[in-house]
Order: sequence, then C-alpha cells, then structure tokens
Amino acid sequence: MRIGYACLAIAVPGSEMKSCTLKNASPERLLSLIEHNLNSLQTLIDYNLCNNIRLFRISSDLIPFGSSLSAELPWREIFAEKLFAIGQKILRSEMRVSMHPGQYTVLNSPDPLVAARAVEDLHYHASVLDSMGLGNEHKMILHLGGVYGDKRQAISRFISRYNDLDASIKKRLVLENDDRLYHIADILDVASTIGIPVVFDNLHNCVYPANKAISDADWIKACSENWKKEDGPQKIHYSQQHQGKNPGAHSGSIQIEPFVEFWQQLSEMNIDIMLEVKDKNLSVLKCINCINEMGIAVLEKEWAHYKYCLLERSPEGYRKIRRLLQDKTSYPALEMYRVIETSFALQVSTGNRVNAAQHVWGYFKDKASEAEKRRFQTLLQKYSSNEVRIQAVKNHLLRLAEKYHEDYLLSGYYFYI
DNA sequence: TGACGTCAAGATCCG
DNA sequence: CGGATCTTGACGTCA
Repeated sequence: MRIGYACLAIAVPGSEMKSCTLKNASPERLLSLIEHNLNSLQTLIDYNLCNNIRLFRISSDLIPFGSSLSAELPWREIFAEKLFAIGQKILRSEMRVSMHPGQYTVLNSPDPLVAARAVEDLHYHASVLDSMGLGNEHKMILHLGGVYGDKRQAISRFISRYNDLDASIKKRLVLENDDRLYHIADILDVASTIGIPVVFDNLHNCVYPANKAISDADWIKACSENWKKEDGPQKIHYSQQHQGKNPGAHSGSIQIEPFVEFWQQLSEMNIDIMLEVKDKNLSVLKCINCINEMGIAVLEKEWAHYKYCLLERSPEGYRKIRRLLQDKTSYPALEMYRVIETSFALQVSTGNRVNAAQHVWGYFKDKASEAEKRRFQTLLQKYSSNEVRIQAVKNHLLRLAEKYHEDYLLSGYYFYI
C-alpha cells in the first residue's frame, strides 16, 4: 500500500514548477522552462525516495503548453536522457507515478475542436510517461466530461471518442467520479463497458453520491473488479472537506484520526491512496508514519521539520513532543501528530510568533551583517506593532537561510506554513 | 457573464 | 530598487 501526493511539495528547495504566459512563450523560453521543470521533477523524485514516499502525481505543468505550443518542440529528443534517467529511478524504487489532465480536458464535448484538443492533451500526458520508459501501471486519470443536457448521449459520445484513441493512451487511461455530473455508479458503468479501471474519490462521492446507503469501502471493492493485473494495484483518491469552504473543497491538512479509520477498512486490500490536500507531502508523511512502524528516527526527523511551527503555535505542544520522543524504544507517531494537529488548531499569538522568530534568528545572529540584523529587528518590531504580517519576517529569515545555507531550516516547515 | 479550481506569472503598489 | 500584495492567465462547462 502506497500513499502519495499531487504535483508539488512543500519545503523541498529546488522543486518548483515554472511557467509563462502564452504571449511570452517563445520556443527558447519554453525549452528553458522545460529544462528547469525536469530538474525540479528530479529533485521531487529524490525527495520522495529519501522520505519513503512511493506514490506521486506528476504535474501537467511539467511541459508548459505541452499539448499545444510545446508539442512542436523537440523536447523529447533534447531531454531524452534526463527523462529516461528519471524513469529509471522511479522504476528502481518501485515508485508509482500518474498524471491527471485537469477539468478542462473534455473528451466528450459536442464541439469537435474541444474534443480534438483533449486528444492532443492525452497524447502529451502519455508521451511524458512513455519518454520516461514507464509501464501501464503508471496511469492517467481522467474525468468523463460534460453532460450537455443529455447524459445518455454524452456518455455514448465519450465511448466512441475513447474507442478512437491510440492504444498508447487507452492502456493508461483511468476514469474518476466527479462531484457534479458523473457519480461513481455512472463511472463504473462506463468504465466497465470500455474495460478500463476506476479511481474512486471519496470526497467527490460525498458531495455527489450515487447511493448514500453504500459505504466508501463497498464502492472501493466494486471498483477493484476493474483493475486488471497489468494495471497495477488499485488506486483511489482520498481527501477531507475543508471546513467553512464550498462542499468539495480540499482541507489544508489530513486529520489523522479519520484517515486511520478509513484506512483500517481497507487494510486487507492492496490499495494505493493519492491524497488531495493543500499541505501535500506533509500530510503524506503524517499518514505513512502513523500506519507503519518507521522507527523513532523518522519521527525525530519530522519533529525537526515541525519544530518552529509548533513553537509559534504552542510552546506547550512543543515541550510535549520533546517528552514524547525521549524514550528511544517507543514509537509515539499518533500521539505526536495529535499534538501537532491540536497545536495547529490554536489561535496564534503575537508573542509566540516573536519568540519563534527569535529562535530562528539564533542561527544567524553571529554571521549576519549589521544591515541584516537591523532589518530583522525592524521587521520584528513592525510585526509586533501590527504594521507588517509575520510572513514578512519569515521571508527575511528565509533569505538569510538561503544565503548562509542553513539546510536544517530550509527543509523545515516554518517558512512555508 | 461570472463562478468554478489551481498555480505561478505579471502588474502594481509601497517605502 | 526590492519586496509585498493584488490581479490575470489558461482551460471548458454550467447556471
């Protein structure tokens, strides 16, 4: 069972995806963006490996304008070696990747131009995975599309467009239920007809259920029928509702208790779970560490990442975790993340913010220039008197961490959340 | 015609 | 000028 995240990671320096607008997209600009993004992807894969993350969605933005402008460029040839090397690393580590054309890739549109662009987009996504030398179990997840006032007809249009696709696309294609137009029963129906797997998305199903009497676990079992051996293990999407936002909006972080409950219902099955959550890799690490006994060293590493975030939210939580981790023969993962979640739910006080910032400043006080020191003190003063936000202070500290190569701080979460 | 969702680029504002 | 903050862009459908 693998747990993964989508597209980008928090607190992984050098992993950012770059893009540009259409009007600035010269071939030269695009090629240099592609090179940058491939390097970022490599950084992300390395990060995943080091952190026991074995499931990952590659961003559709990897190749900016991949299905239009960049389709004309020889990026596959120019970067063949790099792409293949990334693929080899993925394969050697038994990592599984996927891609997910967005809500604007609509194969069943009545507009033939829209459908043709969708086909181009699927070609682009498949060619990324092909260029990396990855097998069929590295999937492309697609939504069924629009309804256009006649669902039956819209579905039959999807099926006929599917039948016309190249085999290289068909073998990777997976359908997912959405939260508005096609619920899980619709999707199972269509996917069974054309013989492709289904990704069950629990939050979409919650917002737009096919049948409220059927549990998530039962839908997941129903979907398992469509996953054949060559498709790899069954995949699902898991997310939690953001409290106070629109139904279907992803939460900032995965709450560990409901996740563990959900996971226990599936523990007999070999299922890959893609988390859809704002804090990305952070929630993945939490979930992985709570359902596996990873060793206390892994928790100590996590503790180090969260340290200053905790200190600014709850000095008491900070001390609690330090005590929890004293017994080196224990593995208090659930307890630790519970304290982190509780602390993050608290109202943050200015005093604690200032205190945490001063702790981080401690890394620089001996090497920073006079100007850097003055700037820090001014910013902190202005934060205290409510003239700037805390992020201004953090950004200054982040610049210093980059300048003085404080990797310990840079891989922590303090600057980013 | 705006809302939807996502992210970074681009534009603008501020000291 | 650098840095913070606001707006736009790119995609298609639906109300």
